[in-house]
Amino acid sequence: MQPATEPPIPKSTPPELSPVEVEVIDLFVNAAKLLALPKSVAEIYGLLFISPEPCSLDDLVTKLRMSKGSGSQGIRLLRTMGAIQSVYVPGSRCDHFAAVTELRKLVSGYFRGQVQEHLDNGDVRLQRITEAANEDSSEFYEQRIEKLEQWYGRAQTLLPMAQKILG
Amino acid sequence: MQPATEPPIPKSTPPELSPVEVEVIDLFVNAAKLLALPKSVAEIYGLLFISPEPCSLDDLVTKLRMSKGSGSQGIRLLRTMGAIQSVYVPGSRCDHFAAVTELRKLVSGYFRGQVQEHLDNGDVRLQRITEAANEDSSEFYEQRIEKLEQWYGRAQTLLPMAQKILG
DNA sequence: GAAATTGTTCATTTTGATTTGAACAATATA
DNA sequence: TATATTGTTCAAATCAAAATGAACAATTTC
Repeated sequence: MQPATEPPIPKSTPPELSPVEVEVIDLFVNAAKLLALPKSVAEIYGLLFISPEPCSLDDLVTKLRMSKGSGSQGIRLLRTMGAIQSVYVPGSRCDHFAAVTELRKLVSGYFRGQVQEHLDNGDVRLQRITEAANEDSSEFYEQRIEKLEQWYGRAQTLLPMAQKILG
Repeated sequence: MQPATEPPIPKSTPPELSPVEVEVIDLFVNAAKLLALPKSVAEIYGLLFISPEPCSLDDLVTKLRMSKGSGSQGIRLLRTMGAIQSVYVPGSRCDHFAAVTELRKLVSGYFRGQVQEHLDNGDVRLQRITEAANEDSSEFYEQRIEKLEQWYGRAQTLLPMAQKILG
């Protein structure tokens, strides 16, 4: 039984996510797996996507029952990827955020944040592989290196094309 | 000092990876991060990619210093994705494998294995979201749902295109 | 049939990424 | 100036995905 000394403290309305919010967030959380992004980031974006009004950091972490630290870091990532933007809310001291929903912006932001770096290293890597193969050269190695260069070229072709289609 | 009872057991040549092998495997391990695939899978594919001769499970796990379990599972995944294929080696009892290097096959295999499922669920998800939104309808929700449908359509357009370009 | 080889499965362990939460800085309010 | 609010940082805890390794089944060789 409850000790009498422990009073029931409802504090304030426990902020439940609505069914729509849950479904939409779930959609983004699943997509995040494919994109190799943290779940918290997907939750934040999902909630913002389906929120008619901009949300503050505090709104987000309260509704999502997430630590302030995760919220802060998630917002930072989403901002650097250009997936959310700050919105001025008159009379409020704290920052508010809204989802960016133009597919082109989302794709190019993700690309810049997560893909670009890997492609940029491509040159350097191919260089290193070529050098290592020179020590110990063979017809076969040359073919494989050519294959890698071919792939690299294809990627360079495809990605700008994707930008166009999505933009 | 060494106890005399412990004899030095060189067993057999400790199989070192050559510099080329290391560089190539490293390339694939890095790419795997982006594709959300396990490191062991990338290691196996990388080694096969740069091996002139087909390798057995035992070859792979020995060279990569990896458990037999990981090797077995990695091979299974790569096979179901169509990224490697069995090769008959006369006189050998065990299976041997070689990397498939046609970009088109690799992409469509990855796609079937890792992406398709998410897209297929798209319909169902959109349905559920729409239903949840009907409980609690608004202009804003309708706009958002339309946006999701738009994205879904774009994905359906882009992906077959990618296949073409890469094939 | 016994022993060796090959490969799979799966309960446990490990690893590395993510999340937490408390300390802190910065700013606004009173 | 003291207090409250807002947001960041980072060491430590947590957690899920991946790797291990031992047990097992299925072959094959002797």
